[in-house]
Amino acid sequence: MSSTHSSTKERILSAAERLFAEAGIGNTSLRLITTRARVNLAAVNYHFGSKDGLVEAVYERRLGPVTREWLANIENLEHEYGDRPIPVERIVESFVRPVARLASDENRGGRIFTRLLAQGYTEARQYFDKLFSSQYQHVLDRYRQSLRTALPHLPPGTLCWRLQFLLGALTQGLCGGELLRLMEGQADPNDTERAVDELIPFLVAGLRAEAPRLRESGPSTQGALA
Amino acid sequence: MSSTHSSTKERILSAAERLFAEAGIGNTSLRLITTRARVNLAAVNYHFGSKDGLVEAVYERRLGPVTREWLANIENLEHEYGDRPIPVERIVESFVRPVARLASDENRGGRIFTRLLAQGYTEARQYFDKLFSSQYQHVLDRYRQSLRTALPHLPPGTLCWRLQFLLGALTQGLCGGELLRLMEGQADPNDTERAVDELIPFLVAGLRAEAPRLRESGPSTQGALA
DNA sequence: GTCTATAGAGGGATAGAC
DNA sequence: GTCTATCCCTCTATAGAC
Repeated sequence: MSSTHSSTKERILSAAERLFAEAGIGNTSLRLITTRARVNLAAVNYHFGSKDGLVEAVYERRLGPVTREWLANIENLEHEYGDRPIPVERIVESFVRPVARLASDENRGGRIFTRLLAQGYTEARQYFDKLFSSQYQHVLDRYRQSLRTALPHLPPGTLCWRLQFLLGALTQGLCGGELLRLMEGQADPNDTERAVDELIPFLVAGLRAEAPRLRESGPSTQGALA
Repeated sequence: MSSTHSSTKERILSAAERLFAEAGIGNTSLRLITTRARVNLAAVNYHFGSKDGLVEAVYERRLGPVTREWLANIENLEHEYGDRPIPVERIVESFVRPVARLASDENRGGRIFTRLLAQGYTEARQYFDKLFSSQYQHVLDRYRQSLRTALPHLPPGTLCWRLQFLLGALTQGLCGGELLRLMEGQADPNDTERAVDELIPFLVAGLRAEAPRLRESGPSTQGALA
């Protein structure tokens, strides 16, 4: 199934990745993983220590390279533009690309892993929290700084929200989720190139939109009263 | 219907909803649910038949009303505008509002349920597939038709992709996920009103963006060949 | 490094008293 | 409708032979 040679470790990782994405981590047993990977049940504990260790390794294998790509991309752009603001399109593209490459390359997890990513970090929160505070946060701050410079009129809070929206659209868009299956013929969820071509103008326009005039959020304005 | 008093059934639903969102469905046992709900273990099987039945009921309780609101909103707009195109802002707002109300109202699940929603349908796929083909798809088609009329220059395929992005940004934006916690002080994940105020211009601008010029996707360009 | 066998904990579901 | 007690299953993890 997977790429070329496949060591026991790699086979376990690939089988686990697919099963986690299909049924969730909690619903996937080590027995099923090792059966699919055609390795012995005890191999998981030998190579990864525990199921948690396996989960961590599944994420690490894919996200490590992406984070490094992000960092290299933003550094290249900073170097290329010096003190001038980097165009929003280039910032966005340099962020979207690495994730898209992941989604379009079976050897990097393909849409299987993207789906695992999009399904959120609930089941793997412990690992994500560790990952975030170590590398991810740092990279994201670089991107945020570049966007602040590119969009100086935008209030910082608004930019934060838009980054959140961007991430949602990106992950959901690249995992070819729920929606696209319903519109058969209109859009092909497997067409990652198309997804990127569609994503970038959508995100750039959203980032460039005029900031909202915010209403006063007094104590009584909320709709929370039943 | 249900607000303060809590029947056994409601208490189970609320406890399950929270635990599912926090740890995933597969990682949450009936024993833990019933302990938290302060009801007897056997009550789940009595009221819902099985754990699967409970999962289904957890989603149904929240999504049913939202779907009905969506339908009412789009019908009101269609009636108000007759044959004239409905402004994109109004379409988007009428779609975002019901989900936002859900997120801001503890009695409707609040951000707990939104998070469960955003974490995807992997673990509850069977239920989602049933729900989608019954009600959801119909409502979404109405919205898509309205957007086609409002944005006649947009290729249908592009609109489909943008709807997918919209859903991603919406669900991730309203569950106050991963990202916002990292930027303390800059944005408050709990501020649902703010989220809506930020979401709408972002989404409207994205939908209104110029359609991308697509590159040729010849047979050899994709990496997805199996 | 790979296997078998099993320990030990915890899961969903149900029978039957109240 | 609620409770206790329990059946039977699957799970993770490990010990120990090869």
